[in-house]
Amino acid sequence: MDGLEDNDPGVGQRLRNLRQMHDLSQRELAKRAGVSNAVISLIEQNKSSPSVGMLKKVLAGIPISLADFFSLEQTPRSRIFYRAEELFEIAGGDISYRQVGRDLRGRAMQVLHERYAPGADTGEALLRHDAEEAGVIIRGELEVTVGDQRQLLKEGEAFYFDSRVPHRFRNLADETCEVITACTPPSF
Amino acid sequence: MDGLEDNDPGVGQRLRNLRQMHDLSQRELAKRAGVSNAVISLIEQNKSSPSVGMLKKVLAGIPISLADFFSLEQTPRSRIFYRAEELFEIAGGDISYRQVGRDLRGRAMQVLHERYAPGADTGEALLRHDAEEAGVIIRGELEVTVGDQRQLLKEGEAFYFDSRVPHRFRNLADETCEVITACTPPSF
DNA sequence: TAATTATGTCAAATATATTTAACGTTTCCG
DNA sequence: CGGAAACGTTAAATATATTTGACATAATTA
Repeated sequence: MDGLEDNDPGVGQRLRNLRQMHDLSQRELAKRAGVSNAVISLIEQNKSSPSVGMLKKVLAGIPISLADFFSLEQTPRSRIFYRAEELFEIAGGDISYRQVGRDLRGRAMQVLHERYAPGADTGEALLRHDAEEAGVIIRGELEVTVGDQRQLLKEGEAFYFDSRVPHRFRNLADETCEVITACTPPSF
Repeated sequence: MDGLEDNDPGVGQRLRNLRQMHDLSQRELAKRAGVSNAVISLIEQNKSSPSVGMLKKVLAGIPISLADFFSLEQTPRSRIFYRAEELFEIAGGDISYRQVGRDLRGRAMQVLHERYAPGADTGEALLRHDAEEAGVIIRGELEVTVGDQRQLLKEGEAFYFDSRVPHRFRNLADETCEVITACTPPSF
């Protein structure tokens, strides 16, 4: 049998890209990783499907974690949905922020009960402010983009990030999404 | 050589956990994945380090992506997104604190998904710590006492107070109460 | 109880990954 | 211009992953 048929064709390319980004030759990387140089050549050509043990060793030489490595291939799961929803994008609005407390002066934190109507979008122009931000989805689902990471979060799931990294929220579903968020210090 | 020395010892356990979570036998999963049952047994015992091609096949039977699978082991610091079951459970008993992120070092804020069982009580001895605290009730109702003020809060209602003031939480109803809380700086 | 079916494990056979050692090419100094 | 030294690739040898087919045990059914 071949054994390569079910192989992720991107593994090799991603490894090669990563390696070159880090200005490493196959042999250099191999030495750092403590493996033979041939295996890197073969992996990059998709001529072998490395064991996770081997891949982990190799990535440690870069270094990058398995999770981060595979996150690079994370396909924007449902581009089909995006297209459909992006038609409504112009509206942009339809986000209600219900803030805990009327006056934030002197407060260290801002807590909001947010509602994203179907299609709601904080906008392409990604937000940035000097703070930390976290939230828990309590109903529906919300697409959260932070830097180059994007994730569709559902009820019970959560996020926490540095607000200085550009970010964006979108409700791609056709159910209103509710989120409890906290931000420190308050952003507006 | 062994070849297992550099193996992630968690791969097997994670696979076994996932499989059992989804109520699948080794053979059932094997059939769905289109692989032999033995390989699953061996992987779960860490007696073999699967190739990524093989692991991908196996995970497709669950199904879960490679990225998500390896995200389960990702170190907390770099995490942005959390699945519901990944929230870090801090205390059992009739109050459960499920924290967004495992390691708070370097973080300005602590966000929790809390569950108060019927009758749950943080205790007469009122809590005090040097911080600010806020929350939103998302299910059930909760009696919140802050200083000499007491209030029964219901779904959608919220609180915000200075944690230096003694405070206490009790669930007087016979339904579990869920609250999303945020605290800055983290209190434990 | 006895027969049946499902479970997880393992040994031997087979397929594949990985290493070793070589090759042709390019780059960079002498 | 030579000739090291580094590059990426590959064939054959070796180690390991994966399959096949069987075993023992536990749960289920007649």
